[in-house]
Amino acid sequence: MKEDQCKCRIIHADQVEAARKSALAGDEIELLSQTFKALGDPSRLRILTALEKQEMCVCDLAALLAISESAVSHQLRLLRTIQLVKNRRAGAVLYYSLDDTHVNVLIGTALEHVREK
Amino acid sequence: MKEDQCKCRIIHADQVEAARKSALAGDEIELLSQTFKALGDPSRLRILTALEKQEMCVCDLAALLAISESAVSHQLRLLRTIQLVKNRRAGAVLYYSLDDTHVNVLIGTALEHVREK
DNA sequence: TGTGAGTATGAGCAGATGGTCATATGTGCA
DNA sequence: TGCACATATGACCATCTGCTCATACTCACA
Repeated sequence: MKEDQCKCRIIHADQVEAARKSALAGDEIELLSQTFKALGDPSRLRILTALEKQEMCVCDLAALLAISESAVSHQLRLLRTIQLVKNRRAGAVLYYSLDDTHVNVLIGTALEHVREK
Repeated sequence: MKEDQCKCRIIHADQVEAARKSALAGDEIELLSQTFKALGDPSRLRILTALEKQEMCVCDLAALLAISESAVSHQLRLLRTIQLVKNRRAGAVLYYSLDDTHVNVLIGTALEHVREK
């Protein structure tokens, strides 16, 4: 019977074992992937690179990206939940800015990468 | 006619203009997003973190991730096209490794971020 | 030169994603 | 308080994504 034998062929059991030991926890992998996924969209990237220079409000970002304010708001909400951006209220308008400097490093490093290739 | 008037409300025209001037080019944004998108998937992240420690072949990676070798091969192909990994042939088996050190920095920085939050 | 192990590739499908539209919420001001 | 501006939210839809399955390719070796 085919089912009787493990269908996972392994060439270097020691390497697999070592990798398994040093692997990141599942929830950390999940958080990491959420973070990178947030960065993996042109609209959100353009928002974040704009916020690197200055804080901006929703409608100005919408004008900059040439998409609806609703779309920008949706994206900002996503970026806020994973704490890449934060906001400050001034009357009726909300000013968004980067939450910490990790974003700058991430984008800068990735930019180095794509420019070298 | 609605079409006659600009429906893009702008509060700070100067800020929008400044952001537009310092914005990255469209093709660079595209490359950046492709890179981050590649990192924004649990399977690919686990592959990359495994390869940080040692080069590995397809079937060992499949065993480590507990997914099919076909799925791993598909992901490696994607990672190879954006030059995040490279491979070396030894007979019939292909050993994959990280293409450069940017990946380490990216994952390390993102890990710092999620651990602080 | 078959044959099998290791890997790559293409088609196809379920689920995720990013946008629009309509609507709701919150704020300052007449 | 009523209204207009700024933003948020929910429903919905077209597209994209990541996997499986089937098949093809590549290499070492008998």
